[in-house]
Amino acid sequence: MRNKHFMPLVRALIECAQSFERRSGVHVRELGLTPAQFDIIATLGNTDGMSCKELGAKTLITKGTMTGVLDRLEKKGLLSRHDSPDDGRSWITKLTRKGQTLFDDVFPAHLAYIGPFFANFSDAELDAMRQQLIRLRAAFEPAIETESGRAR
Amino acid sequence: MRNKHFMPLVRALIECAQSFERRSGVHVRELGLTPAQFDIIATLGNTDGMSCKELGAKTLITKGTMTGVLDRLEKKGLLSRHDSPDDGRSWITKLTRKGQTLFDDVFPAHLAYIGPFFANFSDAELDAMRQQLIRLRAAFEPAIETESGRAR
DNA sequence: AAAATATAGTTCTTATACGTACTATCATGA
DNA sequence: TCATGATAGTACGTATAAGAACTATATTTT
Repeated sequence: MRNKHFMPLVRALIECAQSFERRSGVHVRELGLTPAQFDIIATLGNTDGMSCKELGAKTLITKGTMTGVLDRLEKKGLLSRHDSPDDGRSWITKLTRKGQTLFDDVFPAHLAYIGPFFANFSDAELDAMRQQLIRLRAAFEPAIETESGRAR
Repeated sequence: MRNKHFMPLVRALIECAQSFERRSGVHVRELGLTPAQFDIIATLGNTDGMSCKELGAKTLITKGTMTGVLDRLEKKGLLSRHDSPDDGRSWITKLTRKGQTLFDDVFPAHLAYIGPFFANFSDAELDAMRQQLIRLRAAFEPAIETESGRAR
């Protein structure tokens, strides 16, 4: 093994991400949504809807979990499922008017809540960290890149 | 808001952490443990045991979840709970012989599995990233530092 | 010491996370 | 076109995650 310092980094990474998600999650819950539900609302906002698969790719929610999340959002009247014109196995999921209104309300509110956390970081610093994290993430991905995008 | 580049960083952070946890989790499950169970075993390994509260602080598993995780490990015969000599409300949780043997087996195996992911990073790079993440995490922590350590 | 307050762990509820199996549909190939 | 295999989404089981309520024990206050 070439280096021995990776465990402290792993710990810092996990704790940083958990700290953010906990902090973000508290606010999202105050807005009346779970983090996963907010993720879906934020992804569907200002779009014409998308398939379950596409939602899974953009939110990192696995398909087995997706059904339940969408069910609960549908029960709340925030989204609707429509037949896909192209694929009989698939649905097009989109926000209802109520869901779009909620998006218009909570998405800016959440950004306004999160933004100040980064007040002491310059754009250059944020970009540099992002690139480092992207490089690190690539090291965790076992799949070979293909022409159709990254495998999951 | 002073900057606008924080959302891509957030995304990179979450995706990086999730990617690691997914990759790490697959291996841990192959070893017969869940990630949370592995976390407990790794924390208790080579110690004389500790309280539920101390475990919670070291692993970031909340106390409501802790009971169930410890129950399942106890049922597997990997740990045991003993009365605390100091505090009648508290338990001292420690690995059984079987648990210690498992620790001796799976902990090095997991490190050996994880280590190569970092082969292309120098120690200096890992340390630099760690410091950045620690600084970022601090920005997410709302609590005021106290003399008794960080609040949670 | 009795009362008020705080803390350690457990229990309970709701919502995920992840894997496996299953159904329906699509795509491919002989 | 019919058999095969792949894919989209669902159903299900086990284990977490987070928060609130609850029990028992400690600590502090008066």
